Amino acid sequence: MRTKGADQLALQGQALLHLRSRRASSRSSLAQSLDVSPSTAGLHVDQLIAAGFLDDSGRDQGAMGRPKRTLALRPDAGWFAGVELTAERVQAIQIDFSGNTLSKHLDFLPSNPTTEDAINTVTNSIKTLDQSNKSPLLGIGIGAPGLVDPDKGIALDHSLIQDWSDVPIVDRLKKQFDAAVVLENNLRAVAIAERWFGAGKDLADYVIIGPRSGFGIAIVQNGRLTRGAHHAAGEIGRWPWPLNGAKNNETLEDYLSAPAAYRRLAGLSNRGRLPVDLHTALAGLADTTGRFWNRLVADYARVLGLIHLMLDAHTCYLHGPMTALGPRFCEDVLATVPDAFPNLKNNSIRFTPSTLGDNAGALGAASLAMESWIPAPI
Amino acid sequence: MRTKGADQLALQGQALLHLRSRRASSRSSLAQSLDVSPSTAGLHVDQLIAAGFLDDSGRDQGAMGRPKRTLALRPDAGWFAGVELTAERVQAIQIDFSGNTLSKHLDFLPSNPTTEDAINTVTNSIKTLDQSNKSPLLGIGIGAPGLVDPDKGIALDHSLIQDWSDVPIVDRLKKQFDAAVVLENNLRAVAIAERWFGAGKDLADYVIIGPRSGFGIAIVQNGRLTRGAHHAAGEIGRWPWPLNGAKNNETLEDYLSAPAAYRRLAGLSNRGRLPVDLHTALAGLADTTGRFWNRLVADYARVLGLIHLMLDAHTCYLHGPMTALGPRFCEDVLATVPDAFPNLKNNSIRFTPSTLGDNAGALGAASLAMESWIPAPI
DNA sequence: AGGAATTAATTCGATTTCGAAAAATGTAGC
DNA sequence: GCTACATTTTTCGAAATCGAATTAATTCCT
Repeated sequence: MRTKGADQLALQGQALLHLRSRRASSRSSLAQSLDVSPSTAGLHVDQLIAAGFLDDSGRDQGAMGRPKRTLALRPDAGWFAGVELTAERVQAIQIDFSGNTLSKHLDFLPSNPTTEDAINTVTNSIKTLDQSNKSPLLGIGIGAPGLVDPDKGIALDHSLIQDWSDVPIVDRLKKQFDAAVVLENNLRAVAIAERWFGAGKDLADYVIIGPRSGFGIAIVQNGRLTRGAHHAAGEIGRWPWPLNGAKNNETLEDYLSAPAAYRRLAGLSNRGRLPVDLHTALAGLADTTGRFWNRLVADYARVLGLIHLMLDAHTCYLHGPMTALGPRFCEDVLATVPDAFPNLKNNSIRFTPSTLGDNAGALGAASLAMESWIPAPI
Repeated sequence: MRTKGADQLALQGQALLHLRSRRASSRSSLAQSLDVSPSTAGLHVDQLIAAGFLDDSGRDQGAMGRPKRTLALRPDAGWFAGVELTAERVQAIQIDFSGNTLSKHLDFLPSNPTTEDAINTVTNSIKTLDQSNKSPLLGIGIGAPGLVDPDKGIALDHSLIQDWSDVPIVDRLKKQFDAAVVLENNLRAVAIAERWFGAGKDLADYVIIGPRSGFGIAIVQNGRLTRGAHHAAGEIGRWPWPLNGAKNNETLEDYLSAPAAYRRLAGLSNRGRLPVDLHTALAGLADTTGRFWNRLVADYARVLGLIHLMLDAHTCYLHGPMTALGPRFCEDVLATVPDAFPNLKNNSIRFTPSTLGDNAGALGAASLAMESWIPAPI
């Protein structure tokens, strides 16, 4: 056969993406979803089966009529690597062709890490994932902290890794691995994980609130990530705090980041010593009541209300260590919103801890690799 | 010829849109821009010429080679109506097929208007525009205040017009006119006007700040309007103000709307009498200096900084009566941003009065009609 | 003036997609 | 078992698009 055109391959990629998200699908329902004729859908499905990506052995008998030949992705067709890099650690995940998690890997960076430390650890973690699999590596997704330029594949800036500035991380990894490499900001990668594996599956407009050592949000509007003109959308951790009359250049993340929240709940000072495992430490404070808890909740309620009025998201998902505080935290925050926003009907606001765990960033990075992959020309 | 398929007509519509935005274009450059082959582009251009929408008589000789046959829209092929409705008045504009303004019309609503008042005035204003033209009316765009559902063509809610709730304004107008009707929120229509006729021509990420009797922003990200999950994105006029510790449920629009700004600059109380022509009155205060001016500027700077960190827009455009304060207002606001955001490099923020005048809403509504129009099947 | 170089537009056979009809594969009722 | 019906899948001629080659229109160079 002649080499196939780019359009056809993109269509086949779309078909595979659709099959990953929907339970059971057939040639006819695929045709409807992708807005192509039944004949075209059938043709491409046959090609994907011949290429080993799909299996149509399943049957789905509806109420009447000829049963569907249900299409299933063949998990062994290949796998994707997802890596989330932060200044502290590297989390890697391996998902198979149908999106199931195969294995995970966790590595820690040395304190005050250099750019080479970071890249080497990322490289090694992918190699570790590779050892456990026979099928081919199809793509690598990287979630990196700070500002990133996904189009150019360059990590632009992050203060907590030495010399982490204009790092051409995609090119560096392409030299090491025979696979496509995609890059995204780690919190925005979480937003993609929420789309594929979380509760935000069918949402077009949602927000990820991801307090960690800093405080940022990832915004999805019209089903697409909002990046902004300089890749810096969602950097509200740099809002002054309190919003009117901040002292000493203090910002929102000095009050609402995960370490700050821990110190406030534990009654420690700004310089108070942090526990090694912030997640567990916060979990220990989950059932707190009293002044400290209420003040933190009130601050979060204020931010949530401001975000809601600005963006009108369907749901805001809380991610990261703060989820250790349990669902009560989000419930209390929601209940407190009307205190600061009296004229706001809070029944349209949703704020809930993500059901995805600590791997959301790595999982999202892998999802991005999965999203951007298309079959190779024959 | 057989009736043409929807895809072809959409492609021809896209071609016309592209020709409206670019100066001179040829079959070959159109093929590149629309990502189709030269032969397909040529075919459709020929059809559009035959249908009377295009003219290829122009020539454009480059440095070398065969000269381009430049394509120009035929202004007489039809026209679009754009209407901006507010609780006070109805502004209508007529643009020809190539996007040039042909005529304008202004009508005032009675005080405390009803929904029927509003719809009748809109209808009459379009009929008035119609009288001055021989070519066919191709589409109508409506910019309506408050929440609107563009997909269903329903104006959902606005407090300043009696019974303005779930108004099926698109259906109402379709019964009166033989043309397609599109609906959008009026401030979001302004954002579209900025794309077609303003400085934001090539921007994918920008924000319209439109203080009027209320205070809202229109957000464009990835080249698309951000509407939110309930059509309520950008409603930051309902932010409490001051942001921490607002008294008496006061909101941002109580301080930063156009009437509020006038009162503050003029040293009047919250109930101070408003001038009939707010625009002119504000223009008279343009060269003010002193405490009142500085406080207003500081408040705007705070809002601008918060928007900037959240959305990372390339540019924020000021629209509406506040532009009467002149470019100095925006300049002063920009210069004041670092006072509240010390760690923010203000060289990446842009804030400038729109070059579009008072008709921006109507012009944007007409642009929306223009954007959504496609040739009729043959 | 004439030929080489350059860019635009068109031609035409091959490829891809469409769309309606036909075939396939089941259930429901008698 | 047989017929009617419902639904999915495949078939096949028509329509649309592509892509490489050809033709067209101009400038540059000698």
